[in-house]
Amino acid sequence: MKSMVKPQHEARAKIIKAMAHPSRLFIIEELNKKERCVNELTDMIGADASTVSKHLSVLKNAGLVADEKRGNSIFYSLRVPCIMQFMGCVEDVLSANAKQHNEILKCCKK
Amino acid sequence: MKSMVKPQHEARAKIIKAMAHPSRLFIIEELNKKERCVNELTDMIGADASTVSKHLSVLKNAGLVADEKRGNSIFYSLRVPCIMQFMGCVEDVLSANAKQHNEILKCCKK
DNA sequence: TGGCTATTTGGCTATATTGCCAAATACCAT
DNA sequence: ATGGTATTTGGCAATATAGCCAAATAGCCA
Repeated sequence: MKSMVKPQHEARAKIIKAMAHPSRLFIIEELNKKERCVNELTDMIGADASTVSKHLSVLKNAGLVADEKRGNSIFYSLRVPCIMQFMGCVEDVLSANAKQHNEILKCCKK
Repeated sequence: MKSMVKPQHEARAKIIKAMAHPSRLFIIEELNKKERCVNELTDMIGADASTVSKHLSVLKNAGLVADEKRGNSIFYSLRVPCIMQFMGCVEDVLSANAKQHNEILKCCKK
């Protein structure tokens, strides 16, 4: 059968890939609380400002954040709050993994 | 300030990264409908069997799918259906992007 | 204007990911 | 055992990603 992996999947993967980095996840969480400028995020993340700027550009490119110039700074905000609901599901996966891991340990001790 | 990007973000990013590929998204969607063996998925995706096997191993490693040997085949199933709810949010992002793109076009025509 | 801060861009290296092929492994049926 | 199907593993080349530095850009304020 020909490939059933469609452009739709490519488009979705791009969005999800933009989220798939620890610093970018942090940024998303932070922007969910309130808008922030690059400077603030750089401080919090503890990486080079250029690195953080590039992360933000990835997120912006995916359409996940919006930016607005105000005074001397550029403020970023989360464009799609529904993303945060997903984190609960990710946590479910993590705890299910931890549970399974524990059971494997328990099993070996016997 | 020291980095506020924590192990928690790393762990989450790993899960999300596992989803961040067109073929793997397709697999997730497909397994949400019903369990499938590698063979079937390979046919549908149209890539080398080894490639599909590796994608499945990425998903399994992240704890997103489970596998069960039965007869000659290995059947994979989706372990975390809540993932699918997230796709709606991703679609929202895509349509918001499309809308914005259209408005930019409209603006330039004036 | 000149200096200062905030942000982005270009360039580079290191590392990770992807996907194919060939080979190994597992398992069923004859 | 032998052959056949299903799946995984190892190896390799191509490509993509991450993060730093240095330099460019933009805007504020004195």
